[in-house]
Amino acid sequence: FDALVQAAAQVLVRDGYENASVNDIADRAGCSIGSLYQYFPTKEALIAEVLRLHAQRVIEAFMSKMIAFAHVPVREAVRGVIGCTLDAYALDPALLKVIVEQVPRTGQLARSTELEQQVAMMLRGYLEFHREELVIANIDLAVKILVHGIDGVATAMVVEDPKLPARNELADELTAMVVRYVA
Amino acid sequence: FDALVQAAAQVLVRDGYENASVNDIADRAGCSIGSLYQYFPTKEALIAEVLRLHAQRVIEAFMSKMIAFAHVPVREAVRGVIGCTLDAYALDPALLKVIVEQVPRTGQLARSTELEQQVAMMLRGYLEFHREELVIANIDLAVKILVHGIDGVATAMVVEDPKLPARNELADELTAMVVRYVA
Amino acid sequence: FDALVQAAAQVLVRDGYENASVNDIADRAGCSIGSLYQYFPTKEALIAEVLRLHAQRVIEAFMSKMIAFAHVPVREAVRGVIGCTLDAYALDPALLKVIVEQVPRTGQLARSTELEQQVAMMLRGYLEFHREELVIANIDLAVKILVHGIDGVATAMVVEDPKLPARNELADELTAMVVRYVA
Amino acid sequence: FDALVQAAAQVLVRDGYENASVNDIADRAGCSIGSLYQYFPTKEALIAEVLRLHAQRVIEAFMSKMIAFAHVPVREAVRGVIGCTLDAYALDPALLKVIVEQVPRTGQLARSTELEQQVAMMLRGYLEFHREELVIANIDLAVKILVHGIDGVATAMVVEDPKLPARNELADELTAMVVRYVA
DNA sequence: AATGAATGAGCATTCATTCAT
DNA sequence: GATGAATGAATGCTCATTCAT
Repeated sequence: FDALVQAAAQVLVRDGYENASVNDIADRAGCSIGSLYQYFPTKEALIAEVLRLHAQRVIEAFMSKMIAFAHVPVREAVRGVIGCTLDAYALDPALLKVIVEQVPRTGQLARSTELEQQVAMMLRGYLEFHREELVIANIDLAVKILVHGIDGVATAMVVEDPKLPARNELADELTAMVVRYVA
Repeated sequence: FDALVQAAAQVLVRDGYENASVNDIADRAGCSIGSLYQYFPTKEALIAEVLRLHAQRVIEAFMSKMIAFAHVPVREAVRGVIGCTLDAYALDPALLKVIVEQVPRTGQLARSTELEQQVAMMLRGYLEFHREELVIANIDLAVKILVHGIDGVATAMVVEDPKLPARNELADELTAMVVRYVA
Repeated sequence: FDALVQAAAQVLVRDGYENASVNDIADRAGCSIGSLYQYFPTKEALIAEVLRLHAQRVIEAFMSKMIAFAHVPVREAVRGVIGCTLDAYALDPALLKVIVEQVPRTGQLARSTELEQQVAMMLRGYLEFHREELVIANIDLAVKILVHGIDGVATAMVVEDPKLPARNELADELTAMVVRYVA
Repeated sequence: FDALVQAAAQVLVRDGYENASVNDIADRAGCSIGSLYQYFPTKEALIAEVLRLHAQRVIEAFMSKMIAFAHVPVREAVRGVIGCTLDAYALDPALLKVIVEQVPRTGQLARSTELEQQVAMMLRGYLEFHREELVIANIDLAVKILVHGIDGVATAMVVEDPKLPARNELADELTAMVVRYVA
């Protein structure tokens, strides 16, 4: 039930993870606690769905703009991907903040690495394709560094200020770093 | 007192944040629950002390090797600082993992930014001092990118594999990125 | 719901205020502690309901016999009212004893003055209506003296011996005092 | 240790019975909790001593003015005794209020009936001595009524307003009631 | 005699989950 | 399918009391 997932996300943002109770979520979704348990076996499963949906949206937002950069000069491609990343992370900053700061990454809530993996695969493909023009020795390691490095920066920035004020400047600077690194 | 903080850290690692109860912690520390509450007003305060102590150790481990790199070629300095960072993050990987993955960053447990801030200050000083030789436009932004980027990579690596296998290779690669970025 | 209030009253009488635990009350009411907290937000609120119900019963017992004495010679009226008072106080002597002796009159448990106030109003009305025949100078003061005086005597008697043995003799003597005082 | 009893009384007044802890009392008395337990076996015994001392002071204040009324016209004697009673009850109104409203009358804290008994004895003696002039049928009952009635009024008045404003008027009115009753 | 850290039984309260209706 | 009252294990925390120093 989408209403439940939506309500769960709202309550999560409003009350934080520890204070978000399934009763509150059911109330806000306008259904009974019994109904909630017909759609989700446990609270964890419900929250996991919130995380999954958020991750999916981020991935979709990211992927939808991705195709364009396949055959484009490196600098432009990098700049494009980084811009996409920042925009995707800023999709629902309040929810991202709660997820990052409060939701325990255990059990079903273990951090989804789907985005990282997909991006990593794309990135590896890209780097391998342009291997000749680039100066990267260990491609796997470079991929990890880029993925986690950019994730670290983007997450910190969005959590620090959800409106992501200097978005373009940040993208430019990140682009500079990446381009100098790989090119 | 220290026994309690130590026991809290152990129970945190063993049982995770949500399953760590004050009674378990007191048991493991070999003292009564009453004694625990003579030293810490709340469970949150105790866990906060665990975090504080861990942060302090990381900072100390980091800072103790820092002085050496003040007047040294850029590449060596960067390599040194990054090596220090990785070692500091790998001081207590299991605890770092629990803290990162499970401890909610709310109230007294809000993430300590002390390390980030100190490193940021040092870094800004260093960059400003070598401004002539470097190609950084916006120093503040570069500092943020470097601090959060390296934190993101280091945290992800330690959490992924506590033994940090490719430590030297990783440091080399990170060094390459940073040096090419700033120099 | 009523079962909980009833159980609370019983446990109160059986164990005293300080030893009455909400778990015992829930047990005795034949329901779980969780259910108790669905009806009462705190232990205090539950005990307050016990007090409220007892006060209500006393007031009802008192009031139900009151109408008869409006237009009756003073002696008979006084005798009637005092008899009612003693009977009302003796409704649940064991509970009255616990309430008087053990329940702290703080917060939500602050002594209900409803009975005193209602009786005081009635009494003042009666005295003012018969002002000509009576010898009272300060009616307000007389009302206070009568209300608190009779309350003091009735409470002490019921607490001393719940069966209130010399009930009629006591009523007669109190009547004598009151009649001589006001008439 | 008088300091302890005094401190207990102060903490009782300041924090109420339920919030008064032995540690607070020891602190305020300027001694350790260990020393407190060298003078009093339990908290209950300490509070009991506070009650005993307060009762003793009330009795002393009452008795010290009592001798004068032995051979004096009834009205004057009654007026004198009632005045003494009101003054005695108003000795430490704040403490009286806490004792009446919050201290449970169980175990060692069971209400001291010493004052009541002494006054009752004196009163019975007086009434029996003047039996000829009086109109009391059942002296024992009259004594109870007078003692508990006046106690009820005096307690209520002091608790209601510790400064006992209309003290003289109240004494006059109570005197009127008693004199008309017995004479 | 004095200390106060240590004790731990016991309490009120929460909340994810169940199941009879 | 939907309901929501009922459940009860589990928790953080208090405070009178003890006893080694």
